[in-house]
Amino acid sequence: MTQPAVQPLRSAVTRTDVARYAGVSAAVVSYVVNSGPRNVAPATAARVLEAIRVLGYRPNAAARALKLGSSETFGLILPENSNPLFAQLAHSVEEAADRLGFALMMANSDGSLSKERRHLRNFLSRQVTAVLLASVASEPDLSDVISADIPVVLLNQGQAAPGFAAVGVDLRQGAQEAVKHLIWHGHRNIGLVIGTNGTQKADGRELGWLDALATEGLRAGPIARAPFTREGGYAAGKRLIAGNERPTAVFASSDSQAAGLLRALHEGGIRIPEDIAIASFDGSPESEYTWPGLTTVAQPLAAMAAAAVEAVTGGGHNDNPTLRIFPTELIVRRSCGCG
Amino acid sequence: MTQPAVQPLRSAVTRTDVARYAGVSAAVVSYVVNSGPRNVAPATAARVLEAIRVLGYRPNAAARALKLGSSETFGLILPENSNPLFAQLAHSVEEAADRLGFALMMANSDGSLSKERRHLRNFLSRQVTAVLLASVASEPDLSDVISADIPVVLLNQGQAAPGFAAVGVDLRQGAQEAVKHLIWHGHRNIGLVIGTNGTQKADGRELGWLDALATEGLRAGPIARAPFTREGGYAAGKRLIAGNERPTAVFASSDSQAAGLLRALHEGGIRIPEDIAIASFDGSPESEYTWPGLTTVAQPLAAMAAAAVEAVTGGGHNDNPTLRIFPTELIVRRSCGCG
DNA sequence: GTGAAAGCGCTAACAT
DNA sequence: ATGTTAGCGCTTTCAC
Repeated sequence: MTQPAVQPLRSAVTRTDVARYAGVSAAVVSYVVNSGPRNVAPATAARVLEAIRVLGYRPNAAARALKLGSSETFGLILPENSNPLFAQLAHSVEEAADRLGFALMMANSDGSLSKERRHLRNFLSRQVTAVLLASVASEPDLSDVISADIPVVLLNQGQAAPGFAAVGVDLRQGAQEAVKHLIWHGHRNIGLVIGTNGTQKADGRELGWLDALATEGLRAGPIARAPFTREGGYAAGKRLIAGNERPTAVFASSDSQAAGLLRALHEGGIRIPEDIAIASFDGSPESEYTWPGLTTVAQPLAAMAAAAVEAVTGGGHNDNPTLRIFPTELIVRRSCGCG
Repeated sequence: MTQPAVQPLRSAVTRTDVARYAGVSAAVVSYVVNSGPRNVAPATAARVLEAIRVLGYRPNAAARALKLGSSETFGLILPENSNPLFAQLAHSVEEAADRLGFALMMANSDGSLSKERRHLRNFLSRQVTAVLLASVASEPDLSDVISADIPVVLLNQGQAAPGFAAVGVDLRQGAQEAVKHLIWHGHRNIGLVIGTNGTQKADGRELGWLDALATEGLRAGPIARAPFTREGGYAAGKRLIAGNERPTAVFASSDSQAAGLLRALHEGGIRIPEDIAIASFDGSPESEYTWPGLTTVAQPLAAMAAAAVEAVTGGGHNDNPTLRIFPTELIVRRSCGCG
């Protein structure tokens, strides 16, 4: 620490320093750093590169962002990054963004719409190139975004909000497949643990559950509504086993709920899958490590993240906003009675 | 979409627009927006605020960052954000940052030192105000950071790298407490599942395990070294039960490892805690939802995150870098034989 | 209490 | 192939 006490926080060495050191103009440094838009003689370029190395020059991203009107940063808003599914999604998004040289700003809405909007606004003022939003609401209010004319893509939505790109899976179809599998195991009384999406419209997973039941002429089993969390699933499980027509199988709308459900059943001395079979939704990593392992409808998060990033970088935004629906895959483990 | 095809991405309305609309100078708008450094007449301020509202003005953070030399953004580098512990940590950091009006850039090193350094450099060029680093290595190479003279704080480190602030817990002490608890249950042959930290130096948790054993005059049980993940714990568990002196209790260096261990034991038909008791480290949310619930050494992540952010904002960085060690708390559940 | 203006570091159009 | 230069939107000093 031989430096004077108060040091400007910005990196001391600027493009001008590099230019001087290399004996060229500032523009040439730009050309070299950005590999364009003009090209420079190899020898000159080499001198510049050397200067950059020696001086330890790093371009100032803030200046670049100001000039370009874009920070080459994505803003990711999640309900809750520590939820295993969203954590996985965040990881995939970070990877996809990184591959394109974008940084990722992350914020949690914690299930609050107002927090979501606050973060949205914050991101906009920070000149993020695009916003990736896993909204709390199924039809988020995006007026702020619209006025800023910034690309947005909705993550993990069964359907698009009008005028916006979205990626998601077919919740209904995936759920239906899982429930059909439970029926195939011989179950007639199949309950549902379903998350609350803050909307009047039924969740696709609830619809898929109903579809499967209807197809087989079964009547709906008991429903427990609770948050998409382990805690929610635990509470739902307690209610389900206290009810007077205990189901022999349960479909849970998230792996986290299923983990909570599992705990409730274990505590009640109920055997899985012998007494109650379980299937759930998400295909998060934890589903492989519960006991027993969860039969679950897996979402292809990495592909979805890549598509989201592509939707938002790949040229004309909002011109023809697309809804990309990805196929789910039923992963069969022991909780349903297989194996 | 009636606008021309190519629209500058930046928000159309700038401080100048606001100034014009409010009939004041640009400077006054700044004063109002930042509540300083000069004060303005209430009536004028009201006019400016009104203009801001009507025009939908949002300050351009890139310009601000350029001018100020700071983006009011923290860079957080994690080995792996979808690991439950780090996910929790990220959440706490995001919250703490948000409280101070800072945004959070997040990146994963995926256990790779070179990736860690790449992200570090990237963050620096992006003028982050500070870097919060949960390093892969126990003594990370921070020369880049040093030359940029930017505040850094090491997260989740048992000890500080010389000259840098750090927050962490006393791994050794926490582990010792957990193992003592296992001994108290009557166990004499206590195994260890320990993560690899890419260092010659023994992990504090290994030392704590040894301490507890030594105190009671017990010899070391079998050791299985594996990554700090569920997969790692699973593999370690398989090895442990295949070994010829199977322990009656195991201490795992992370909850994730314990989750994997649990699965391996369940698959082997081994009862927990009757046949093998388990205790682990971290106190992540998942520890409450395994079966049986994990007895674990909890880290106070929220407090640690707040301290990290404080260390990095609270004035003089690097002048007297502090190592803040937080106390752990043994949370007793069923996996150790309690309850 | 308010305004004018310099300049943060960079990009790219326009000179040469 | 390289140099010159005008801003990007903002903060803040200095004048009034």
